[in-house]
Amino acid sequence: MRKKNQNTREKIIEVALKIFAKKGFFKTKVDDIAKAADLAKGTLYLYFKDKESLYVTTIEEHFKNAVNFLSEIETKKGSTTEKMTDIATNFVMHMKELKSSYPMFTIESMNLTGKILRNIKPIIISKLMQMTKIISRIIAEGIENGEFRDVNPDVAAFYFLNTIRTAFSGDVFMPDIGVDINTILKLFFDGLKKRR
Amino acid sequence: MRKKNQNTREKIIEVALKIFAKKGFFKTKVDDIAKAADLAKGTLYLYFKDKESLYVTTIEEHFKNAVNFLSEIETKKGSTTEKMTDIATNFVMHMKELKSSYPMFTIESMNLTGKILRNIKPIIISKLMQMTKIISRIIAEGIENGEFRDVNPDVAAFYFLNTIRTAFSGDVFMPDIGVDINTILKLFFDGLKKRR
Amino acid sequence: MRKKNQNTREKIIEVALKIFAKKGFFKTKVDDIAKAADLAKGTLYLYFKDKESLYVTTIEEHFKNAVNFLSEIETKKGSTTEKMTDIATNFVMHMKELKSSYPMFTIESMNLTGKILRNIKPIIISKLMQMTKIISRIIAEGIENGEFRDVNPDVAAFYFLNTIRTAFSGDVFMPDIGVDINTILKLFFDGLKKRR
Amino acid sequence: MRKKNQNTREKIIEVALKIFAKKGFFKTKVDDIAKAADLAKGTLYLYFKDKESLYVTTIEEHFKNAVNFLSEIETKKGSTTEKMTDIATNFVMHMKELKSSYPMFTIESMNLTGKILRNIKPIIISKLMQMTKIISRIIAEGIENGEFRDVNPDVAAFYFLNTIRTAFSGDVFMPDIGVDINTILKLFFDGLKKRR
DNA sequence: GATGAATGAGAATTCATTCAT
DNA sequence: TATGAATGAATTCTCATTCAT
Repeated sequence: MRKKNQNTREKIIEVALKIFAKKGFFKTKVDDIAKAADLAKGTLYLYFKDKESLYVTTIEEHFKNAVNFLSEIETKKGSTTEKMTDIATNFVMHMKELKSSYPMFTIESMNLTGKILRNIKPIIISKLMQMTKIISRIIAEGIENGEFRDVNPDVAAFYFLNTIRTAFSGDVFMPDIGVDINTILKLFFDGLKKRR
Repeated sequence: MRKKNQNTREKIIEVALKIFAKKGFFKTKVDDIAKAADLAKGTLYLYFKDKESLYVTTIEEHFKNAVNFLSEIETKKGSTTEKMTDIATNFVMHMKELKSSYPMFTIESMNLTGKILRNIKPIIISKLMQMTKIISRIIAEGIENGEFRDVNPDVAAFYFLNTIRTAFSGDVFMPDIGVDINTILKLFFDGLKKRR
Repeated sequence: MRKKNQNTREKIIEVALKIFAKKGFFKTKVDDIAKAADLAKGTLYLYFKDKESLYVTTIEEHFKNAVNFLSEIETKKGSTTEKMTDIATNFVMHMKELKSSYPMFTIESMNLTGKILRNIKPIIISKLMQMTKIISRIIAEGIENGEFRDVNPDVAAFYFLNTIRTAFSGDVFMPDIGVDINTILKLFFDGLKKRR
Repeated sequence: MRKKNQNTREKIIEVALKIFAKKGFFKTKVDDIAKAADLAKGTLYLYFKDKESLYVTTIEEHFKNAVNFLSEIETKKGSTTEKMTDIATNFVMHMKELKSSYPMFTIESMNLTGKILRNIKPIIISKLMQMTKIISRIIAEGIENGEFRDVNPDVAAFYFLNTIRTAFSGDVFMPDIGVDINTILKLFFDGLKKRR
């Protein structure tokens, strides 16, 4: 499928990401995407087998970007805490742009039945695992250099991703509470309990 | 609508909750619910105006149960940490039974457009706020009695709910990582950072 | 079917006439009639085989009343013109009460297909014929006594019924034009053309 | 909605007119129209928002034709009586082709409740008013040139339209009586009463 | 490659009718 | 007789997908 006009293909994915993120898989009509991409409906089918396949590609691309970003951060200088703060800030920013925590939320709609999400599940799991693993390495580094306690770095990494999501969804859905990324990160790093 | 045979009504809600939780709003067919409840399709419409209204009722009932449970815990004896552990354990258990973090996840599909979710959003927000507030009082109690640090109890409560969800979704979707509720709770209570 | 509780039966017909007249056959729900008659839906089916049969009975009753009224007028004293004015005035009054020219209008929805109206057609035709015939005799009387021109009395009678309907529908649907029964009757009696 | 293939659109309207006229709004199934137009059901929805909207369009088109025809007649040469006879003859002919006095009859099903006919009512009233007004001008002309008596031309025009309908419905529904357009027109022009 | 009109399977909803109580 | 909960056939409408141009 990676043929034909590469620009058109990218345009479709770009536009599809926004719309899928905003409206979800079912409420998004193929025609919505076609119109937003300034193409005829039929044209999408020259680039993607069907709606589901477009959805999957869209998610894959999005995760690819996230993984790339994480890899970059990993190799940067700075304290581990700084790196993680960087990641969190950046991810929340992206979610706000997209007005959706889209791919992360997707993980939980994954237990949907039907052909569609049966195919997506392994893809998302694998991508999420990649992300988790990079963050896990960062955390392991933090444990080694004495910044962090000696915890299971994989679990902490997964929890970290959900912490980021919490910051986003709190901000968007419960603005009255005053959730923001720094407050949440402080809870993540320092914990709720008083230290003796 | 609260008329006719109350048992039938309850049966429908019970069955609908399971199916909606499993398949989501769109993949769930009215007929699926009817069949599972051993009723004709048309019967559902004697009790609920439409599919959406059944969905909303289902979510409301579910939240009502959650709020009731929290209220019970709030008045129990025991340390604040124990209460919160109780809550987390119980919620994860329920999610596993349902094979879905359903109501919590719903908050994020809320930015869907369309009449349907426009109506649901305020309902969920309000229910989630109720839950947050109860937990917030518990946390405030913990701050007062010196168990917890002096944090914004509302934010901590919201974060706590998401922490619970993390435990569930990690267990279900990324079993290889070894996420479990106790590990996650330890991170929540103690934080990632080393104490000096 | 003329058994069971005669009062209940009559109550149903009375109520059904009003609702059918107002909303037509299709928009009228069996439940509307049941509720208006203060009965359970199922009860109607003890008195009438089905909705259609209730409809037919309703129309028959209505025509029966009309025919009775015409017969009464026929035997009264007075000029033929007076009798006809009486009829017109009375019919328009009834139509306004009912807010519908119901049975007369029905004649034209009669070419509807389907089991329902296949059965009704001959009934209405026959009832309408009865009405036409009575009026025809009145007109024949008028011809004989020199009040009216020597026209086909059947045709004039049928035209007269439609003239009455015109007065009603003009009044109701085009009030700005100023149609009223007397103006229309004058046209009916005197014609449009100038007399030489 | 006036886009896509204009021929298809016209085909649908043409076919829909016939079927709606024959069976009425409720007995007409969308699928009937689709099949008669040799199209798939879904195709109709590319051209019309819903069944009701197709119905309204159909009626509008039909009235438009009638108004056009009247306008043509209005400007023709000839006595006023001739013009009106022309109109009557032509309209009856069309009704017979359609086997329905459809649009005129519609005015009386207008007191139906429900969204559907609420929308149609003003449209029909307005179209019927247009027709009435043209005929009214013709009649006024007849009054001026001494052919007609000095009557309210609007009322006479409305009555004239109903006179035409009478000729049609008498012919179709009560063939035994011997109603025909010329007999009825003679009654309309000369009136029932003997002239002294 | 691109188009967009046409398709038709699939879903929600309605409501006349039945029947156990 | 009377009830009204339950039924399910029938109908409208949607939209992913196809295909002739």
